[in-house]
Amino acid sequence: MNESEVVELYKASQIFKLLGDKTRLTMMKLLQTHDCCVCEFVEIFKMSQPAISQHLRKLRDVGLVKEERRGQWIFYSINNEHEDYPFVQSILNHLPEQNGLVVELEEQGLRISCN
Amino acid sequence: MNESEVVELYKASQIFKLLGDKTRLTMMKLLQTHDCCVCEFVEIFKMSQPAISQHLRKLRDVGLVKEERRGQWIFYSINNEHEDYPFVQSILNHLPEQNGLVVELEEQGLRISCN
DNA sequence: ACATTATATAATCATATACTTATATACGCA
DNA sequence: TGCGTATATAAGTATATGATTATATAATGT
Repeated sequence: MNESEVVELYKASQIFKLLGDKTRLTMMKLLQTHDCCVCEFVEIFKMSQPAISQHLRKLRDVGLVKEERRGQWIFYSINNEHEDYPFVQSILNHLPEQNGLVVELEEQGLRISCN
Repeated sequence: MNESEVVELYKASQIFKLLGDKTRLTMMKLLQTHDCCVCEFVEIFKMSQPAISQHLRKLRDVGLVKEERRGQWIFYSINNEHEDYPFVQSILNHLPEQNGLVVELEEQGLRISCN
């Protein structure tokens, strides 16, 4: 156990509360390998845009993810400066890849890319 | 990453939902090192007996803990036969020891021991 | 400037959650 | 057998959560 990955118990429970929702947990796993914008998540999860925004806000409020505007889109990514980033990564590493969801998007031509 | 510790995503989110409560998370951490009975948890958490029982039931319903009657008491312990036991352990290992809570109990003479 | 697209936020609502109180069950002991 | 202790469960309640609908804000392209 790397000392930097020891997490105060209450903070851990707050993180687990966030990850205790299948949608948010899948978002985090996806963000591990792909930055995504809101409209991509809307497609992937077949959920309304406000529902997606609200999940992202919860993740952002505790600093697990960060946002960055790119043109018309706002892309979300893992915040690797979060104090418990190593802990969260070590958890996500136990979960199976969800890249199939992104591949589907690409096949539908719905993947957003901008530079 | 040990293959045996890869956990299906929905199941992981269900486990996190359970661990997303400070009381239950602390229970799990304590059980990592000490079997405990309900009345000990009542003392440790300063919560009502039904509240404690209900938290333990949730943990037991998904098989994270098991119970065993010892005389008048029912002791709870980690269920090391749970399919995701290695995953849960690896998570708990990131949390600081909570043994101080048990030591306090012992100092008050409230620790139950029976054989 | 205006229409379109992407996103956030506010208000609302149904359901889930975590507690309380009241009660039932099970064991140990006189 | 009856009493005290330990625990579980049921019912009720307040709050939290996750969705929806409606609306506001911001960027793009004409």
